[in-house]
Amino acid sequence: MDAAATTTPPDARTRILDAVERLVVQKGVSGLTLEAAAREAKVSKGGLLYHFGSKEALLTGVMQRLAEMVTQDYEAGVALQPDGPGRVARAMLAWAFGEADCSPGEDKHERMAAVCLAAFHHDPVLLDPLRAVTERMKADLLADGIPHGIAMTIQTATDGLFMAHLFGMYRPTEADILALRATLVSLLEPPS
Amino acid sequence: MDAAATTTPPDARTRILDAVERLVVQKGVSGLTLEAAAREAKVSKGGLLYHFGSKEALLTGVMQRLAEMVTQDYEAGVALQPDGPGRVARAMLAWAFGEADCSPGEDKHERMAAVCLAAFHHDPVLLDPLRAVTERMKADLLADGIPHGIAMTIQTATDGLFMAHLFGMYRPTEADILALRATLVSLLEPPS
DNA sequence: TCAACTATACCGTCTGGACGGTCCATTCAA
DNA sequence: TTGAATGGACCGTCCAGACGGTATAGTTGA
Repeated sequence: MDAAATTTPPDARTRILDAVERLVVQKGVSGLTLEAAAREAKVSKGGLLYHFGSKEALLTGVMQRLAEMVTQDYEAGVALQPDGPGRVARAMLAWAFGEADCSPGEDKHERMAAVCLAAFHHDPVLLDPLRAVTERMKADLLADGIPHGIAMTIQTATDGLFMAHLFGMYRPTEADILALRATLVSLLEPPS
Repeated sequence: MDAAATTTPPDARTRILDAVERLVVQKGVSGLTLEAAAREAKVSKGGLLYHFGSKEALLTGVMQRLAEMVTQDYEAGVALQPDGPGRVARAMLAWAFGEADCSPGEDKHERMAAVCLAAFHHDPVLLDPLRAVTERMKADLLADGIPHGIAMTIQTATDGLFMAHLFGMYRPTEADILALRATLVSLLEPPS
């Protein structure tokens, strides 16, 4: 099955979805056209439209897969943390700062960002699957046994870090990130 | 001169820029076409192109004006805060949470978000003027006499709050916002 | 002072190209 | 042989930008 997993090319659906992500990362939102996606996926335009009947269906597919991936990452991340108050918060920090054990790697963040922008541009409703995941994470965080304000700080700070990366508004240095992380972690620890 | 300022309609350039913002807020990024902008500004398409030779020039104009506005708001906000460590941080919090004295009002945030998305979609480079402002603000914040990690927390948390609003990923409740604000403020105050 | 000329501001039509989506022909595996 | 999977030509729409025209104000020169 190793052979099946590595040597056989992924099925067309997957190839197309991958192609869309690659395309959006490289060429930006406006670089995503049906023809370009088909070319990138090594499928004809007709072939692509066989699997995804419209551009919207294509983006829906991408977003759905993304939401599933995020959910899995999130659950795996939480499972890695020891039980007790702040478990969810620690998992989110580990994810946001790309810690070794559950880091998604730089490009996963990048793909997420690009795909979200593309979907949002076409129709904000397409973000709904991801919205659902995010809202669940927020609810978990608020029920995490830590003060409300600290939960919100962790949530918004990690979001902000993501946004900085998304738009490249300012480039946090390594030192910036370490300092931020230390502060956020300390918010979870002090026995006061 | 009061009459001149209020009764005479704003010049065409300003009218066009305003129209673009309104359009993007109402119809989304893809609703911004030259024709639509001209219609909204009550100018012919030719007239619009007289003032802004291309769509890119139009977006550049919008972003430049936005960057100037943000700069002014920022400087005014800092001026309102008493001197001493954390001055810039307090100003940023006041701005982000829309405090009475220097609040930009809900729609200014909305216009900013929409315009940024539109510009980013056309060409990420168009965000450069705003990027410059943001980087200056970050530099000021880091030189604000507060711990590095706390400065970064304030920066990213306010950014994250803005992003939540931008994409509507989760809708922070009034209580969420108050708790967040209290926590961020307390980070600036503790005599340790 | 007035006609000729120029500059500025603006208008509306046209076109070339890109893109989403349809349609039908073709291949191939079961 | 049948239907899933794929190919690719084609069409209608939409939009950015080019272009040529118009009107008004200012300038110049005789």
